Amino acid sequence: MRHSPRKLAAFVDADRRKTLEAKTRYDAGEVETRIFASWMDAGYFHPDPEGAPEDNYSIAVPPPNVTGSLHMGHALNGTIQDAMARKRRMEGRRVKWILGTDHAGIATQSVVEKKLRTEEGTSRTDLGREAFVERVWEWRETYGARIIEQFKALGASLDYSDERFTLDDGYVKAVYRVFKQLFEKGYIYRDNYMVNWDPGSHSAISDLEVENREVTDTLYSIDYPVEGSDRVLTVATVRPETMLADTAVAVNPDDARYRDLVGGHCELPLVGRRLPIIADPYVDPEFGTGALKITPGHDPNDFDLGRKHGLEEISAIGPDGRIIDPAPERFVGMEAAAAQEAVVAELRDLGLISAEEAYTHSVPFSHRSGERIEPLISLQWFCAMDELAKPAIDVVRDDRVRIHPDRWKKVYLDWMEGIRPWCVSRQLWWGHQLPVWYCDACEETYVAESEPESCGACGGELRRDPDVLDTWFSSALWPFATLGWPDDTPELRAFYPTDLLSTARDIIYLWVARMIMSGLEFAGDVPFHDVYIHSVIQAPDGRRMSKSLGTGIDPLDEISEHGADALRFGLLAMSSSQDVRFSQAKVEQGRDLANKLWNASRLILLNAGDAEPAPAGERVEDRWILSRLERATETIGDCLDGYDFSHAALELYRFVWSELCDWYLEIVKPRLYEDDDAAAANLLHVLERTLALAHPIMPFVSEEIWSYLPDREAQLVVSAFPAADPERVDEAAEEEIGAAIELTRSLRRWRELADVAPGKVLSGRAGADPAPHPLVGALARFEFAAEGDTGSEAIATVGPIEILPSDELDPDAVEARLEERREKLRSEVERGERKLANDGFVAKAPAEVVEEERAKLAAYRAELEELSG
RNA sequence: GGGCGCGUAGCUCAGUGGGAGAGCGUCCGCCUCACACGCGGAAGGUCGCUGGUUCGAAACCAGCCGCGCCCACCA
Repeated sequence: MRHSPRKLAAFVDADRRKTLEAKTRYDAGEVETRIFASWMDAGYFHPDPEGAPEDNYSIAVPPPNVTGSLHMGHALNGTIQDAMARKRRMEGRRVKWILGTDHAGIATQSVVEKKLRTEEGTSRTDLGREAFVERVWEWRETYGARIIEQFKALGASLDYSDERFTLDDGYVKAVYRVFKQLFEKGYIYRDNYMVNWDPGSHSAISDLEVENREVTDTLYSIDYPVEGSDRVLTVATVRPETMLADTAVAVNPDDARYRDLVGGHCELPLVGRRLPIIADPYVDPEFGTGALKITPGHDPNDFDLGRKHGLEEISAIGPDGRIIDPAPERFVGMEAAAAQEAVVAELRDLGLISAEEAYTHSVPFSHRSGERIEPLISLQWFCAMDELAKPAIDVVRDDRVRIHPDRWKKVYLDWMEGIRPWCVSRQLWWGHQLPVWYCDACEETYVAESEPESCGACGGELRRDPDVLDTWFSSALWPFATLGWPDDTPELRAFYPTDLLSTARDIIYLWVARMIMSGLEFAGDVPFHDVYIHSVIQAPDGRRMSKSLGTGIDPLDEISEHGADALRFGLLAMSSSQDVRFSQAKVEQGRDLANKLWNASRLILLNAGDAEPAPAGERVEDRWILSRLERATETIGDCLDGYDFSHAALELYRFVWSELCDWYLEIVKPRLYEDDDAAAANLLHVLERTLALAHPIMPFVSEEIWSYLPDREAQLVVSAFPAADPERVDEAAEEEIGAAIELTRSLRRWRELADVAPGKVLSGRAGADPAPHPLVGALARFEFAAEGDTGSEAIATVGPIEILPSDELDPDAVEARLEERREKLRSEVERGERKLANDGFVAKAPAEVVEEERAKLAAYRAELEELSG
């Protein structure tokens, strides 16, 4: 800096001044670790549990899996929640952002099993249950905290001093209490029912953990001989091996082809079983032959049909995917795929396969293991959902729980209204083992929160159910179990219901819906007032971001390269709709903004002298920036409150970059150099407010700069977020400076087009009315002729300014510039005339619009007149 | 089969009834004493297609085309 420095600012000591002078670039890496440590040391993120919920603010973080590490979705959601938590904290609420992790049953068990297999060549069955679970706990101790450290790198203001885990003692207590109460209400029951069997994890899974994929199979047509006739019923199937468990053939009751056969029987080839021929409207007579083989043991639809018609349920395929006993002995023990080949071969030999064709259809696969689901009948625990769903539907319907964006409300309601029983038992070892004991002697069942001594009925020995609960059963209790429920804790009283749940759309059913149901049933209130469904960040090419596709981008790489503030800004700025592509450019924009703030602050702080921050509207430009700051304050505050994060971020950028730096700093700089205290005070005030506005989005850089400001009572993280105050808008100042900015732009453009050499000053004469603002001269590098100079003829006008002839102007360039302007004016005049000649427009458009159009036309005509004359 | 989202400048996206915008990229000019992660200027778009409503449509309505996602029991 070449201008002579002012006296040392009272609030910047010599060392810090050197830092400011030396660092022309903001160094995020150095700042972020230091600042985060200062927040942690001060304990700002742990609120005492005081007061009523409405005075507090709480968010329960969607608990990451202990297998997890931070991915882009976590980074976005973490940023969103943190922005809200920080804003509310700055508004004076006691903010608790509840931290914890999820044991993630199948996912974690799979990871540890894989580790055992690859590193030790052993398996969970080798170890046995107790030892295996011990190993999973060890694994969790080693790797479970990784993602929490990563949240810190992002700047997340979670309550790190109070971390929960879904398998902690207190949490387990909550899970057992809920299970027992649901059992006692009769909602939880045990039943032999069709389930989605996942051969990969050797467990039943819920409907929601199934994903359908398009698969091309062979569709076999098989002839079943009709008893007492030489006719056959031809049925079609992509899984011929399931015929071994067929117990009927169904046709449509209105199907004339088969009406006479209904009530009769046909013979199941290879097995010899007599199959009743039944009629049901479910059968589509248009599809295939109109005859449908019914396999209640291995097809969900057939299962329903079977129960409806009281058909026999036969299982021919076991949980290990092999053919089992009731099937003919020669098939028993075969893998299903091998059995399929064998069955087809035998049928072919018998001449019973009448057609084979390729058939593409959707097939269920396990979301977790990726293996094809084997539908089979199994003895499992279920939870009836209808009664639980009713109040959960009501609270969303009447907005006691608001879902944003609101289109997800319909998605939620549609699903809830068609809700089906939930299979809650899993044949795993890692999780909450069912609190269920059986007496083998008298077949009594006990559900209890702690293990009963012996059978109350016969005194016999009890055997605990080996299954564990679906991981989502415990997740469903997250907002209150983390606060100490079922005990009546101060935390529960202070922070339940929570305020916000921010999450991804793919777990609206799995998690959000179940939390609402369980919150209402057990904690006596909604679990949260607002649900925000955030964007899904796709890879830059529009594909899914995933490790296996190689399309993943690691948020930690972005943080180490550009800073957490940059990533936070970028993610918020890009997250405008349901799906958005990751934009490296937005992250860089965030990095640039942090740097811009840093450098603007250097300019201000190094030249502010002893000034104290104060909104000193001494000159019109000072009042202008205060007014513009007020607009930004309103917009950013409203956007954040309305969960419109991309506009909040982009508005911050626009205000800081365009208005504060490009215009106000350039305007006020000369005064700053001349030790103008009013200018310095105003700048400090604007800077202070701007940092506070930025803090929820970019907490690190704002906190760092804040530390250089005078008279701070506290760190920014616990200082006030600016409240909007429409009184601070100054329309007159906005108009005056707005006009000066427009004029400056026109002059700069004119210079450029008229080919005025850089560094040369253009000169001209100011018209009297309206007089150009004095600032224009400096901003546009334009020199106004002396008062008395009326001698030369103007060669052009730019607004109220007459350009005078000068050696600096290339005459050809000037003429080209003038002709371009005339051309523009002619088209504008033509457009205005055409519009005003339209009677419909003049008659029906609002008077103001018509008047505006007339005024514009008049102005364009006048300028054209002048330039042509 | 039903539903949702998206289709606007080379790229990523704003813009919900009155003259097409931003960031990045490109081109021109600048190391101007906060910042080259910078400053000034410019070029660049029949707003997916076809109809309709309206004085006026990128925006509202209908239909189509394309991309993505969700739900659904047609063997």
